[in-house]
Amino acid sequence: MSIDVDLKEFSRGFKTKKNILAQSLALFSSKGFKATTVRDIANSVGVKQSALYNHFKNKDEILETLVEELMTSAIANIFISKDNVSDRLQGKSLLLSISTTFKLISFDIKNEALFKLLIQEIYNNERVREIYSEYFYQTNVKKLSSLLFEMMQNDIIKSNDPLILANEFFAPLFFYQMQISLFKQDKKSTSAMVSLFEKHVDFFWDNIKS
Amino acid sequence: MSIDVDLKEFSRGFKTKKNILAQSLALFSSKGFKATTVRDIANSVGVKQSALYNHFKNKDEILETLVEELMTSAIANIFISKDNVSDRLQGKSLLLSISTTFKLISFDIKNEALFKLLIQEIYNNERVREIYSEYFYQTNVKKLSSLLFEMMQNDIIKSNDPLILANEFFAPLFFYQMQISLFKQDKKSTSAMVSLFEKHVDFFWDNIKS
DNA sequence: ATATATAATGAACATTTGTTCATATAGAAT
DNA sequence: ATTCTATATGAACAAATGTTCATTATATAT
Repeated sequence: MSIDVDLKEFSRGFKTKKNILAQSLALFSSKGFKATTVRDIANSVGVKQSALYNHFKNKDEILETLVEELMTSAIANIFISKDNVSDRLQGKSLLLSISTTFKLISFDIKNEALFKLLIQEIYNNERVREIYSEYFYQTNVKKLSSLLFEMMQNDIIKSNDPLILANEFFAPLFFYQMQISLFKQDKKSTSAMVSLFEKHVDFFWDNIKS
Repeated sequence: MSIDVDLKEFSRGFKTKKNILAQSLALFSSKGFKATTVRDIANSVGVKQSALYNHFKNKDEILETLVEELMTSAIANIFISKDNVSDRLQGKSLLLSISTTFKLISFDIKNEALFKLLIQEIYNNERVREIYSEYFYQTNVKKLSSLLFEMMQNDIIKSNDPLILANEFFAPLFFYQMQISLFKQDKKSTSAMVSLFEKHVDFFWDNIKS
């Protein structure tokens, strides 16, 4: 067996394809999909428009590819990211870990772009809504619900509807993430937002602990 | 003095102008501004495209007019709406009143359209961001903060950072409003969402009451 | 009833936009 | 070095889009 597998990842074509996606994400997230032209994309990539069609069937397929990336993005896998969450940690530490992960994601450039894409296309694109609902919302709420339910069984927290609690926990995190992206859009300072993630956990934990 | 003031509100032109705005709001909020064509608008209004230009300088001016409507919309004036809020009521009743107003707004058709317009244009339109930040966010958060601060003075609730509390109170309301608009988009049932507004107040009040 | 101001129409326009395709070029395999 | 495949280019296209304007129709005031 020889080792010279012709890995596509190093081919010229693969590099431009990756570049097209990166530049498109940047453009779609800042101007919106409809307002971005294929000429915009080509210019950003440093290539003529016709070259794009060697890598994607059309403009829509570029969006579709990016939209599918949402599934593998950070928020969709917030419970998988890092080793800590939901394994070793318990109680408040667990919640703090989730919140901190959320905070880091909110300040991550790539993720910020995906988030803005999500928000801007969620009403126009059914697939985006599907992914948001299934992978962003439901997965995380269900997972947290069951963790909270466990804590109730172990008398670590007060008895309550776990689904309501999970919503109450995530809503501010989502809200803060949105606020951060809006502040950045206007180049406002986001330093005051940093502490909000921990303060939320403090507030939340005080309410649910037994 | 005669009474036959020529009220513009009853003129033919005023009616179509109002209609153009109504149809444009419906279209912008469902397809997005950029994806809506002047032919779309004209068709919805039941008029030829050229007629639009008797009432608005161009397509942008239609959007601008709608955007300014955001300021006089319900969320921007949540504390003014109804007689109850912040006047007679105190403590939990006050919070419940705000939350209920928010719920009613979330289910109001006109407001839902404005909300969707806001969300879709907030990253592209600086004026939208300005209005959101000033009239939606800051006004309400400051007002609630000061009300909460009063409650702290009167030992009705525990001492805490009023700004944090205001954020924690509004974030889930905003989140639920967004969820409702998304559910409606997919024609999913929103009946389960109704109770969330009250449950949020229960949860929140339990945490802050002394 | 006639004149006047207001609003709607039809047709056209210059741009912009997404896409195609024949041709040229570069990189990899032989 | 030559062949072959993958990628990039240039030019062109049809369709869509925002806007204009001369003309016609409609309502209101005289």
